Amino acid sequence: MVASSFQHHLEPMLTQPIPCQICTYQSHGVNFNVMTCRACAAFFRRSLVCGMRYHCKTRKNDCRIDSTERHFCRLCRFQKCLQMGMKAEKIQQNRDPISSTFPGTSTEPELSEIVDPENEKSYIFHGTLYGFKSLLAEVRYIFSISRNYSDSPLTDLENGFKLITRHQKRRYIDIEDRINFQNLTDFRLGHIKNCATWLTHSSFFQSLTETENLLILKSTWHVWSWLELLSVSVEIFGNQVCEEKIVFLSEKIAVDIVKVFRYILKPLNKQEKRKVEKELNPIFHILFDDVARKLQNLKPSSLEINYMLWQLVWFVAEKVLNEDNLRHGEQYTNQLASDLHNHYKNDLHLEQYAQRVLKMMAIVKSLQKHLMNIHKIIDYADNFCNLFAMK
Amino acid sequence: MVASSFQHHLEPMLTQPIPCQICTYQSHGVNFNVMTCRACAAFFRRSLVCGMRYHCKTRKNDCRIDSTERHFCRLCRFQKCLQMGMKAEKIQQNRDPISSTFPGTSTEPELSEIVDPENEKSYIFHGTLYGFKSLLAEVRYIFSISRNYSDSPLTDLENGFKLITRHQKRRYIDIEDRINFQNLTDFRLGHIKNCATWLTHSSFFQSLTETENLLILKSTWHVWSWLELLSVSVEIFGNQVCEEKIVFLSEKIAVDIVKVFRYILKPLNKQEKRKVEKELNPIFHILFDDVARKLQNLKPSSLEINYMLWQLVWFVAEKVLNEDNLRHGEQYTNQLASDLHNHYKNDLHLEQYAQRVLKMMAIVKSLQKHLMNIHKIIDYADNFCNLFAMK
DNA sequence: ATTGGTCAACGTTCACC
DNA sequence: GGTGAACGTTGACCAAT
Ligand SMILES: [Zn+2]
Ligand SMILES: [Zn+2]
Ligand SMILES: [Zn+2]
Ligand SMILES: [Zn+2]
Repeated sequence: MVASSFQHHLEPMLTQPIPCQICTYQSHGVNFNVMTCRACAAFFRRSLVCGMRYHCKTRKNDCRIDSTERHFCRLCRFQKCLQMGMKAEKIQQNRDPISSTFPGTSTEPELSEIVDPENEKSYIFHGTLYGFKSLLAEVRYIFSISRNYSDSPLTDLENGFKLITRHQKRRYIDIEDRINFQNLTDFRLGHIKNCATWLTHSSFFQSLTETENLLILKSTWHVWSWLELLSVSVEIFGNQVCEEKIVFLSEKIAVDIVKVFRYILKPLNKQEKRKVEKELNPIFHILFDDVARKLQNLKPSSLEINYMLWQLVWFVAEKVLNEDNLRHGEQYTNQLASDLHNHYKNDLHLEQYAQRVLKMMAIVKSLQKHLMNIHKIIDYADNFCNLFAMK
Repeated sequence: MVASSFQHHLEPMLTQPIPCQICTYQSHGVNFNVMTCRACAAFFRRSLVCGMRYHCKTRKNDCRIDSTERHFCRLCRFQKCLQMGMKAEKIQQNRDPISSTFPGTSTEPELSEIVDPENEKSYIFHGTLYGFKSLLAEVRYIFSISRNYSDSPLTDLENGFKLITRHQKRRYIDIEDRINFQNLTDFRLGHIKNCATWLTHSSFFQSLTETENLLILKSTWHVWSWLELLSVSVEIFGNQVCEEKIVFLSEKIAVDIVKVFRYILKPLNKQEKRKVEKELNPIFHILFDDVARKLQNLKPSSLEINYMLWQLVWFVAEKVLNEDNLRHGEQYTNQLASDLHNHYKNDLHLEQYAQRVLKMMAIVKSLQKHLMNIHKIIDYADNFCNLFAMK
């Protein structure tokens, strides 16, 4: 026994496996203190656990044990085990059987729990796919709400923004490292509805057809939400946004987004994880190192934020509208610029605002430039949303 | 030659006198909020991370846990962990930092591709969550279609079955090893709609309120679909269903479901993969080794399949209906049995059909028994459906 | 001082003779 | 009823935080 473990440590070049000390067959590591094969280990264990009593076949107690004659005499095989130093103390007792793991009765949900219509955690149709609520219906309802439009379209947009903006003070907010899956979905639905609500405060948007409205909402809500979330986050968390990547995901929840994604990517394998991170990193870079930093530097007013949000929407909208609507849209966009001019002149008493406008356009451009990357990620994510759908 | 004393080979007892609060062995500091040994800490962590489900060995839930009987019952060991105050929140989920790999020079899709309303693969709202189509609306439409009911309810059901059944011949069918994610979702939506369509061919079902209809559909479509798919698959593929796990997923697509899942689980890491497979295997066992084999043996007629399908529905429905509807439902179910009797007597000229009925009930029972397990899986799967929703 | 990851070394199961 | 290949579980050890 000493010799065998000695050899094991001294012979790293050894290509031939160390033989079983009992039967000379290829061994499988140390078992019960001796290098043995699995068969001899199992034999030794059974002999003791079952309290077997053996008799020598030849009555001489010296039968040869090797790989071809392993079964010839049990007594001599067991005695060789003891002689080679196998130890009964190493045998454990009374383990819980594997079969008690699954399935069983103690943790199963009751059928009544499953079919109870009042049960919120009802096991079926719990996922988004089979949720009977229709997002379309909710969005249509939002679009149908009539708004009053003043002669200052930018102020109208700001009113919409106020409807959906968060008003927390810094000290009341918890920063989460993990959020559960259902919450993530709810946040996204909230973002879409917020974007829809804000858009209805544009008189131009309301003048379009429902088809056009939906198309614009579909194409812009994602990037719109990021600018909205980042601007509010920077206002409240300041430097922490770009430095620690702390950001709001909803009215009441702020997260450390790096930790959240680390948690989300956990179940993936290494290869897949790297693939996703490769897509994710440039987006994080743009959102936090670029956009958030510029917002932190600019400290935009509420009207400026709304102006930027519209620029984001218009960048996409102008590519899908017909000529007639395009003209109206340009008029509307120009009027927003005029409102902004008045804001600088009358509210802020700024004559030299060119630099602020340039900074705003830089922010919009950063987000626009990576609109495409964001959509690619969404596309990939959708694949995963349906990953387990067959079960 | 009989083993007399068993000793545990734990770390040698040292100086500290404070025992593990779980197993009374020498503790190793505070682990997950409780003074425990390292073994109990590892056990607690594994139980949660791997999603283990235990069952009491003695079924009394009060097994003693100490250093000599630590392994005796895993349920009671785990319960004692919880009782002593060990906290799941303390388990960290990831330590590997997001690798700061260089952003890949990814090819960006054209904007026109993204906002083109005609583009089927439109990048936004492509997933199920943001699909603007409402499943509820489609199901309601199906429920609203009026049917003519004959004096043989079982024949009515069979007519519904014919509407949705596949009619391929063996030689025209491709067996796929992989299917894309969007298809999986479409299949599931198809299954729900098929089940809804079939249910409307029951005069009793049509007499219920919409709320009751939806509840029954929600609770039964999944297990209903599996019986429907399996019975059609067995009819066409015969032995291949239980032996190679070849099964239809839709009218035109048959898959090798083991290979499909192997492909689907590929991006997951080892631990997560094992966790999912552990949940999946007993379901595959029931569906293919048990149900499919019994179907292969029985070779049920079309009317018999419809009778079994209703039994599945009724098993759930009878638990959620009020007393009045319950009586009507029982009448309806009895009439189906009577139709089946006539089918045996007049169509098949069978007087001794007791054995066939017993076999049918065995199939229904197998599916019923594992209804709960299937729902548990769906619940787990839903978590994954929303996994990547933030991106 | 606690936690997670790893893997040798145990235990259990189950065709197979 | 014994055998042993295959697979599940445990916990000592070490790295990470
Ligand atoms: Zn051996
Ligand atoms: Zn002998
Ligand atoms: Zn312990
Ligand atoms: Zn117990």
